[in-house]
Amino acid sequence: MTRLVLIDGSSYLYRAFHALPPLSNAEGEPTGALFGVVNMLRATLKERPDYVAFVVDAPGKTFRDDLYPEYKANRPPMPDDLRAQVQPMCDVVEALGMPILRVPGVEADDVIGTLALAAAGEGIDVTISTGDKDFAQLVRPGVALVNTMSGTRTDSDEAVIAKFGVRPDQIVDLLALMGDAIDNIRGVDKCGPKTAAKWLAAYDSLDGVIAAAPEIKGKVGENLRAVLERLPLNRTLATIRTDVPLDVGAADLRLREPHVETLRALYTRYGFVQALKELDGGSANGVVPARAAIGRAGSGFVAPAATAADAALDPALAAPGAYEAIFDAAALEAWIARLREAGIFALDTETDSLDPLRASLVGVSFCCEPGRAAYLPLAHDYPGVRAQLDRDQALDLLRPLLEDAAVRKIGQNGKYDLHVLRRHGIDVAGYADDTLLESFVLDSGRARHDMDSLARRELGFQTTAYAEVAGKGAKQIPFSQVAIDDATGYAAEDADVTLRLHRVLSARLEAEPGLLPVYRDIEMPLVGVLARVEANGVLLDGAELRRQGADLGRRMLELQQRATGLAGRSFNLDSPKQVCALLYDELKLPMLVKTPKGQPSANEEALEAIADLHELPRVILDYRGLAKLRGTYTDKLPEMVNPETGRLHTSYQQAGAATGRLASSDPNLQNIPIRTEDGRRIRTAFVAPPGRKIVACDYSQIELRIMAHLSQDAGLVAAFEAGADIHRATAAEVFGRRLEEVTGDERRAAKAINFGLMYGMGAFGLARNLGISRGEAQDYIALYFSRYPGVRDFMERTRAHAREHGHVETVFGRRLWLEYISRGTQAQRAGAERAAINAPMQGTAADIIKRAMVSVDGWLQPHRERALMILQVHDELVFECEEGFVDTLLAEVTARMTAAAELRVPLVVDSGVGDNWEQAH
DNA sequence: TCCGGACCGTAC
DNA sequence: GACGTACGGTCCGGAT
Repeated sequence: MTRLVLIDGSSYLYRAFHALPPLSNAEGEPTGALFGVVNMLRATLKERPDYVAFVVDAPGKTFRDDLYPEYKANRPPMPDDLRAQVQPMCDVVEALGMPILRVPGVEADDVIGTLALAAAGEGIDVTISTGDKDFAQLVRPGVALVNTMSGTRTDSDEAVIAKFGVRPDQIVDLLALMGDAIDNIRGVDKCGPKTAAKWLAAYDSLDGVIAAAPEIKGKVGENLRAVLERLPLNRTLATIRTDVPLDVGAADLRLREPHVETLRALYTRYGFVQALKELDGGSANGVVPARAAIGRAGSGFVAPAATAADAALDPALAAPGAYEAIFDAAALEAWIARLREAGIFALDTETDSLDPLRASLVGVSFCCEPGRAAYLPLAHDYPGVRAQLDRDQALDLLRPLLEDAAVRKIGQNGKYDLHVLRRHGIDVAGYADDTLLESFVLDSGRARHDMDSLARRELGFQTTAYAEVAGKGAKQIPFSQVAIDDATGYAAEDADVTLRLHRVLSARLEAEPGLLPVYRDIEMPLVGVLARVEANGVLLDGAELRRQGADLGRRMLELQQRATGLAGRSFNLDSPKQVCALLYDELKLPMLVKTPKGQPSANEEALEAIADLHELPRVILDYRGLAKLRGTYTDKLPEMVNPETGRLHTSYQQAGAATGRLASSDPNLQNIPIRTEDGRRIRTAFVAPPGRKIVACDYSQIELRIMAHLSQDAGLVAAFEAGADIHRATAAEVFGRRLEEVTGDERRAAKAINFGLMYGMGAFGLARNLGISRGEAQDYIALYFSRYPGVRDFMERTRAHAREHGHVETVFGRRLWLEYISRGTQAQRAGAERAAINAPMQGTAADIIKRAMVSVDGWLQPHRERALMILQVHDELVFECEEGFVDTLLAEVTARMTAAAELRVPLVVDSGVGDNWEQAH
């Protein structure tokens, strides 16, 4: 059958631009979007269409602008980095032999719509290649959609219904209801795809919905009635025209021979290595190379490919292969030999729990060659399951390989797998690369780093979702009950994708001499350290917390009764909404603070502001404080003690915060209270066992010291070199006092300025913080900058650097990308500037303590019977230590923390020792 | 019943 | 709109 492919060029260009990292070639020309589009085109050509058109918008007004002057009025201008890629893109398209269609006065959508229907009418099989959901309205027999970026195909009413919940002919109605922010078309507020589809299911069409509008209930119903009149216009705007006059037809769009030399020149210039290889293999418009297997597993071996498009998008694609399940020792030994021979392989474990400290090993997968991977099932258990290798015996066979540091292992969040394997008796050595951390170091601040996102972004793969094999929600089954065939497809794919991702990401990292040390010298060595800290855990005095919880509960009850009395009725103190209704509507107290969304606020600041006018706000505040402690800490922490170890184990997210800080969760042990007496008491439940002590070491004012280092401000540097109380010194400087004359309030103000500056705070924020007027706050800030001009210059330099490069860096070269530094709303840009100011300081502090952790852990390993590192809280390390070893530990840790960086000012470490964490402060 | 957004509050 | 980085609790409305 004759085939026509219509490519929605603009849609791909934009999507590729935003989906891909801002790659550039050797000359620094931006190539990211181009790379995405070229891959997409190559994939399209492998389908060998007879006719093809690359359709783009022409400049000038269209009928939609006439109908609706505000059409697309909100669209920002094309970013320069994207604009620069338009001409190269057209060059490549031309050279590939594809006709480019650009019709003045007609949008690309309408050109595509018209051509599609005309061709389908002639019996031509039409495929529209686009990332734009609007085209679903054109799906019918003979007209299909593909999205080459995501690898999806929509080719029937059923497919459209599955995706959007409505038939193709209802898509325009759906779009009319939803509106389209990008095109500046306002729909029904609060009506998204789900609500729109629900209404269309009930009333069939937009006209039906309009007719039924009076009876539709709720807020959304009101919103619907508010925009009723414009909905027909929305529908017209959303309708893709299929009848515009064109002087071309399918017959004019025959795919020409590619101009290989031009392509070679273009690919070389832009550094498209895989495309070049393909060119020399002669398959640009030619034969599809055998498809490597990434897809669902069949019966132990892999099922055929999903689509050729996926393959073409995979720059790491190599020979065809298969996914194999291992059932006997001979097969396992053959794989072990292969992995050892390769010297480097990707590894992934499958378990029955997301918590690696509770998970039981269900299987292991390996891959040392793209497209060829194995899954070793060890504990699958369901009726009729095939006999598997004994888990302990299999692990014994694997141990020499996994514990051999000379064989390099690659993982995606390998800390998880290290835990699981350690708990099954294997102490992995040679854990060399982690794709999560590669991505984190390369693209912190602008990309997600989970494997699914990485695979889609870097390889053009849609990975098998966990839910696809194990189900989700109530229907989820443990991985051990997943059929081995399905498990093989999923698990082996994970290893395969990890290997492919590593090849792509490590190449990018190698090309970044500034980033490589962050990855190689800080993040990778830290993986094992964090695994050990997590595994160590901390001993919790559960009885103490339960006592505190009971006490809090009694006090909460009293406060609740007082609140009921004061309010004259009962209400839920935990509900901000009810609190607002009570205070503002019933008691008519003044509403002085609003939430970010403009609603009345019941937060601490708001209640504090009206606490002098009525007794109730204070009671609510007191209740809140206690409820927070009980709900978040005293009652929750004891529940999370691991029954196996009897201790509390947090999980550190190494790619958790964009600045490079760690994040802690399950439970979060980085936000245990300290500021109030009731809160601080919780720390008394973090205890050392008999004969041991808790030792806490923290960096003194590390971020301010880094600010002194980065700004080189003479006054600030001198203050730290003199070992001064920095807030007092600042107060003396700013208020013109001698050190000993500084009052408490002056010091407090100086402290607020010091911290505020590091967060990019302005006069407004400082005023609010100190309860002074905005003018006074502005005066303080001006005074500060006049005394510390180096700080002002540093901040201006940082902003300028961020705007120019799109990122900022730490002392150690860690990079944080700031997506909104030069685009988006004014507020977004301002937010990005504040983040730009803060990130070098917060990030450098994170680098320093990470380096210290690696160093301390290295020293600690031989002494692990006597002392353990058990917590990290951004600028603090906490240890559990035999009493007789405390002095040694303090000396060694302090020395290593102090030596973790050479700054223009000294690093100072404070420490404390006690029976519990509270005492150790 | 589950999920996610809004709001609130804890840490550094 | 106004102070950076996190996690997690409860409430509540809407989807399942």
